[in-house]
Amino acid sequence: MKRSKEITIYDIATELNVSPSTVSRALKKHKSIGKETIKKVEKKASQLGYRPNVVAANLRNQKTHTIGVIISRVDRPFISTLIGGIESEAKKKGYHVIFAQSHDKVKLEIENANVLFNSRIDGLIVSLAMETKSYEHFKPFLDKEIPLVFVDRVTETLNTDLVVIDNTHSAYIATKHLIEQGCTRIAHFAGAQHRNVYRNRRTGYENALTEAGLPVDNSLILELKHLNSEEGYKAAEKILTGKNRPDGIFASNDTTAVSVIQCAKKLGIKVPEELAVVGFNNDPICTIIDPALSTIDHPAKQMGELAARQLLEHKSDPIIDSSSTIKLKTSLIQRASSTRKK
Amino acid sequence: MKRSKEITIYDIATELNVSPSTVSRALKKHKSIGKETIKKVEKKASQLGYRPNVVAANLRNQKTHTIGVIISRVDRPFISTLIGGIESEAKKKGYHVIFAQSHDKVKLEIENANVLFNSRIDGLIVSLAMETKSYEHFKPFLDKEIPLVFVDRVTETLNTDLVVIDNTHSAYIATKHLIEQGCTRIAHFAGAQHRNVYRNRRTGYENALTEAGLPVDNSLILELKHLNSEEGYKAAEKILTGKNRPDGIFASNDTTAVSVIQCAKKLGIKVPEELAVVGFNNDPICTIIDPALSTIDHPAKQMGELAARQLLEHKSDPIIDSSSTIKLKTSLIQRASSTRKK
DNA sequence: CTGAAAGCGCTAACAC
DNA sequence: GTGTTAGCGCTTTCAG
Repeated sequence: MKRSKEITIYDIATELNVSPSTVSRALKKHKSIGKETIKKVEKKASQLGYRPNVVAANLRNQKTHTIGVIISRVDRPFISTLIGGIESEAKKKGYHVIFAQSHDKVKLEIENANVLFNSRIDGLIVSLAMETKSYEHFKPFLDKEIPLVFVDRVTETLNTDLVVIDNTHSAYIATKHLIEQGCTRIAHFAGAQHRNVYRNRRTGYENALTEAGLPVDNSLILELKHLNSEEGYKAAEKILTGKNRPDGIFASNDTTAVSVIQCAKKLGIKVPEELAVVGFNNDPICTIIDPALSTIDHPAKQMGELAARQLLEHKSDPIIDSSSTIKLKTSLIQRASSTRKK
Repeated sequence: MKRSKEITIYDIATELNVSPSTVSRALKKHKSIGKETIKKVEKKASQLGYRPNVVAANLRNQKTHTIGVIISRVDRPFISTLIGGIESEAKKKGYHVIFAQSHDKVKLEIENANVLFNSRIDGLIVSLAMETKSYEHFKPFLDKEIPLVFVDRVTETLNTDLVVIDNTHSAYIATKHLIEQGCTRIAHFAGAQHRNVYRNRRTGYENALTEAGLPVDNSLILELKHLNSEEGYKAAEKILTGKNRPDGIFASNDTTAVSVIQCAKKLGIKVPEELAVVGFNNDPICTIIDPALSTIDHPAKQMGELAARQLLEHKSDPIIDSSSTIKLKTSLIQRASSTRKK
């Protein structure tokens, strides 16, 4: 059964007494090739067990039909859903997806960018590492005009396509909702402020307070480096056991919002009656925690699909030179954790 | 800034008045090249902005340094962790990872296998789609002796490397634990029985019952097609409202186990006092649900790393002709959902 | 220690 | 409608 030698178009050509180019064209159903010939070639090809050598074609065409994706880590609900969307869309268009994890480290992100650059991917989608503050490692892509799209955790300093949500507005509606539920002292778990997503969420939170005539109290704003559950729990403990406890919390992600609920339970603080909580992302855990967590619906899958589409269409349409930003709508999903009134 | 033309080793060679072969060797730090020359070449290369053309090297070397991964869908905790492990290990060894989702459909799995086969990946890791019952689409890999490793949802009919856990034993200890907690009527949520993982879990469950002198009651065994939360909730409702309600449930995954707890809460059945519950996987939701869900710790990341290692080492060591099975240990994680005694 | 030259397999411009 | 031919950029054998 084993075939030690790979069949090439030359083998087919020889057997059929035609030229390699004819075979090549026939295999692509080129219009200038007779139907007869096409049939003949196809038959012979499958008979000999031919498989096209994509690598050779890639070399010749200067195209790999592969896109790269650099993300923090794949085992997070938002990211895995995002990347799932990218894959679906890319496959539709005949592209492969290589992914690489930065584990939120700049060093790894740079390494990944370089490796992917050298592997001649046709485009790159990036959601930045938490740490990243400088963006030189993406310059080579711009210089060589390789399509580059940032998603969610983006930088605006680089003149590339962006796919984002309106973080400011999302945070605004989340906070406004808490206010409408009667909260007057609303705390905020903020993320690293050099990352636009977290900076904007903080802004939206402050906007809502200001609009409602509530003071922005810096002692109610905690900046968490990683926004993981340990950090979230500690922050919750701190703010819930301190004097002048808040009656509402808007957290920058669901993970820490869940920690808040768990901590409140432990401390005997009633959610939502004494403490209303809203998270961000709509991770699966939102409907598992009791009370269910109100949150902002983050359209991860759609963002992935759009990023891929943007990347591949921008690519084939060099007329669009200017960088475009796609900003997706989000909505508040109100659940028990913040529902005091009907 | 833009470079319209790519620099090749020929450009470097010309500038330096040496031959392309010397440049090629120097770039690889071949021992037969003088240190002087190597330095000169490296300097010129970076000065000209040279980047190696990996595609050309791939063609020449008949190797892509890329491995493919086919999984059901990436946005599941177990899968995303698995795939994260694969990527980490692959990167260490200088390999890229292309992933493709089957969405649990055979048709897509076949398509993915064919596409990846043609793209000349150096190896393939597969966790089978729920549906898959025939395995011809993997034959081409075997014929061409392209390393093939199955993980978790595997087939034993194909003489390839396998990375699995001991599902029978895991289910056995889970069920035994329920018995030790005093359960005498233990139900089981089984998965599709043509998938080895679910078949073995059922066997382990039955073994534990039999060993303890308890009857295997088929009315307590429900086979769920997809093991998603909707199915889980329905099954829970059915079995908890029927006559002769069970006092324990061992579910084949955490998703449905959580549904059981949620349903029990709604029905006013106390967990664990009236109904002890054990799941499988140790998904993040286990510690979010209240009471926390006892489960089997599934070493997803490690499985991914091992699968990648197995794939890449087997590859470079053709002496190992026989297919090997790596079976990982699991352990029971006991939490509140099944803790009646101390 | 270095160079010449062939070839990995495919494509497409240019002939006929 | 089909054939000839020249590469895509790299590696490596063989020769020196």
